[in-house]
Amino acid sequence: MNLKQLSEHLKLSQTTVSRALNGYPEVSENTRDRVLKAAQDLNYRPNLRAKGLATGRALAIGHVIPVSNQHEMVNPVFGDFIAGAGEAYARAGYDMMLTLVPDQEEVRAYQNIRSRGTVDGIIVHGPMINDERIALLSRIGLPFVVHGRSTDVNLPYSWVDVNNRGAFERGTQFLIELGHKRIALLNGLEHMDFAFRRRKGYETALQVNGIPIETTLMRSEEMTEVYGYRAAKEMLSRTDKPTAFVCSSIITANGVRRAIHEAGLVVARDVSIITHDDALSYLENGDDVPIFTALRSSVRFAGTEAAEMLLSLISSPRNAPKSRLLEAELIIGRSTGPAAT
Amino acid sequence: MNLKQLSEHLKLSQTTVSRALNGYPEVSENTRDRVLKAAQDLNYRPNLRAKGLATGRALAIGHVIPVSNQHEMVNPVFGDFIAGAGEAYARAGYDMMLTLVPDQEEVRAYQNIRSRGTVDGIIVHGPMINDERIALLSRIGLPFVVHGRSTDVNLPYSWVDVNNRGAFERGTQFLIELGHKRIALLNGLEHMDFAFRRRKGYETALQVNGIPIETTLMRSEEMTEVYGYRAAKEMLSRTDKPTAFVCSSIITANGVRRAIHEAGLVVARDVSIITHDDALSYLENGDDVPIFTALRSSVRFAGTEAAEMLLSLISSPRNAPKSRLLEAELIIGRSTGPAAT
DNA sequence: AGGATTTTCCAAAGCGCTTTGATTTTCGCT
DNA sequence: AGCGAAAATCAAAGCGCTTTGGAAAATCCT
Repeated sequence: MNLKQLSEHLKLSQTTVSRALNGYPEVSENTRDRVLKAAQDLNYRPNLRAKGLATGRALAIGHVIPVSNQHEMVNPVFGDFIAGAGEAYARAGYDMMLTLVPDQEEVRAYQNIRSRGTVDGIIVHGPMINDERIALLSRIGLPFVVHGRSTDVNLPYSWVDVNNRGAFERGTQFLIELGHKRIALLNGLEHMDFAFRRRKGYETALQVNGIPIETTLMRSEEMTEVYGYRAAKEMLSRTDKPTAFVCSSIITANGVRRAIHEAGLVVARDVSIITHDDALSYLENGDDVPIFTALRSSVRFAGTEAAEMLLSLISSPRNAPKSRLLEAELIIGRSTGPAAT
Repeated sequence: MNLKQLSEHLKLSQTTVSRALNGYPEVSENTRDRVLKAAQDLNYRPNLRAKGLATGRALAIGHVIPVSNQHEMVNPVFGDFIAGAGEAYARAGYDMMLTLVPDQEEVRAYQNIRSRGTVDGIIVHGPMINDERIALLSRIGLPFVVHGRSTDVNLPYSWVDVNNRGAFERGTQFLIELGHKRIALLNGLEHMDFAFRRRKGYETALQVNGIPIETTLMRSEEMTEVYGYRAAKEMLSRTDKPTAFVCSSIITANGVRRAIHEAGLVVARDVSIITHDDALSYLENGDDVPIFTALRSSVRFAGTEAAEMLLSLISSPRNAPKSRLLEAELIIGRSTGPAAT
C-alpha cells in the first residue's frame, strides 16, 4: 500500500492525502478524517526512504562506535546508553543507526555517513583527549552531540557528560576524611577523556590535602575484572600497601574485592573501595544498601539527554551548541570504612 | 556531489556512470577507470536513500530489541553480539538499524518496520518459548534470523543458537562426577527459551544420575549479581546446603562467590561454581587460569554467524531456512573441586 | 447577483539513483 | 568500401514521497 494507491482509493490526489497525513492546514477537517481513517484501515505506512529522499531528512540518528583492534572491547556502557537514547528517538519517530568504525578509518567513515545520507545527526561515543572527530564533524557540517567531552578541543560543540573530575575529587576526599592516606587509583585508559578527568579529580583531592601523589599507586588500563584483581593483588602484597582503592568501574571494583578476599583481608574494615557506577541495568550495585560506595550517574539517563539534545539541534540548526553536565551522586555502601591504623 | 554532477563533469550520461560504478559489463574498461578515478577524486558517495528507493533494497539490517517495562534491563549480551554482527555487515556494505520495541507493541512494530522499508531483514533477539514473533515475521515475509530458538514453534525458521541444553547437561554432569549431589541452579528467566533449555539440561543430568530434582534448589530470575548473592546466601544458610551452583551468567556467579565468601566458605574447596560464559569482552573470565569453571560460547561469534546467515538469506530468498548450533566449551577454572565430604 | 477572498484540492516537478529500450559507435568481415 | 554484429553509450521512465504554483469550489461581501 503506497500513497498512490491510497489516494486512488480515496479518489483524492496524492497531494491532498499527503497533506492530510502530515497535518498541513490546507485540507478540510472532513477529508482529513476520511484520509486518516482510510490510512488506518488499509494499514498504510509511508515509505521512509522515499520520504527521506523527498524531504532531505533521514529521520534517523547515527551512533558511531569506535572499534579498536588493539583491544577488541565493546564498551559495556553502550547498551544502556542506547536504551536511553532509543526512548527519545522512538518518541520523536526517529530510527537509530549503528556503525562500527575501526580506529584508523574514522575520517573516511564519517564522510561516508555524511554523504550516504542515512542519518540526520550522530552521537559520538568514547571521546579521547583532543579528539579529532570533533573538528572533522564540525567541518563537514553534520549535527552531532558528544557523549563525554574532549580536553584540548577548543571548538564549540555540544556534549553531555558526567562531572568526572568533580566526582573523583569528591570520592577521594571522602576516603581522605575517613583517614586514608595511601589511596590507589585504578583508572580506565587515560587517553580517553573521562579517565583523564578522573585522574585530575583524584590528584586534586590528594593535593588539596597535602598527600603526595605516588605513581606506583596509579594504574590505567582497560576496565576489566582481571585488571582490578591483578593490580590490587600486586599492590596489596607490598609492605606499604594502599588502604583504599578508587576504581573507574564496578567491574574493576569486583576484581579488587576478589584480590582483597584472597589476601585474607576484609573489605571496608581493612581496605576500602570506592568506585564509579554507571548504573548499568545488569550491574546494579546491590539493592537496599549498595555493595560498593559509589559515584553514581546513570548512563541511560545520559543517553536520553544526549538524544534529546541532538534532536533539538537538528530541528533548529542555527542554535548555538548546548551542553549538559551531570553530577554523580556519592552513595555510601558497604565497601568503605575508616582507615585501619 | 551527486551522480548527475559527476556525470556532467565526466561528460557522460548518468547511466554509464552508474554502470561503471556498479560493475556492470556494458561499459568499456577505459571509461570505467576514468569514472572510478573521478569518483575517488571528487569524493563521490552514492546516496543510499535514493539507491534504496531505486533498487527496492535498503542495504540495512534491523535489530529489534524487546524492552520490557517490568524489568528495564538491557541485555548485557547485546553489545558483543552487535559487534560481531557489525563486522559482517560492514564487509557486505550494510548498515545496522536498531529499534527498541516495548513488549506490547511488537506486532505493530514489526509491521511498521516492514512497510517503512528501512531494512532488508532483521535479527530477532531474546526469543521466548513459543515466541509469536516468528509466526508474525514469516507471515509478513521479512527475512529474519533468530538469535536463539523458540521451543514450541513448529514453523521452519533460521536461527543461530548455542547448545544450551547440552552445555548445562555437561556442566552438571561434570559436577556430579566430582561427587556433588546437591547442586543448585540459578537460571535466567525461564520464559526465555535459552533458560528453559538450560534447565532441561540440568534436569537431564540429574535424572541420568539418579539424583532427585529439588525445586528448592532451583531459581529463575533476571541474571544480576544481587540475584546470585541473595539466592546463594539463602541456600547456604540451610542445613542441607548445596555443595555446588550452576549459574546462567558470570554476573550471577560473581554474586554467588560473594555469598560464599561472606559465609566464611571457600570457593572450590567448600562450594563449587560452574557458570555459562558468553565470553563478553568486558567480562572476561580471568586470563591464564579462568576464575570460574565455565561453559563458554562467544556471543560475538554468534553475532557474526547470524549476520552472515541473514545476508545470505537476503541474497537468495528462495533458499530453505538455515540454522547453526554452536557448542559451548567446558573450560576448567578455579571454581570447582570435589564435593566436600 | 457577482466580484473578491478564502478554502480546498490538484497536476506536475523534483529528490538521487537504477534500469529498460533505443541509439550511436566501433569492429570484423567480405 | 560497405555491411552486419557487437560494444558502448544515452535518454527517459520510475521508485514513493513532498511541495510549488495553480485551478476549482466554497464563502463572503456590498
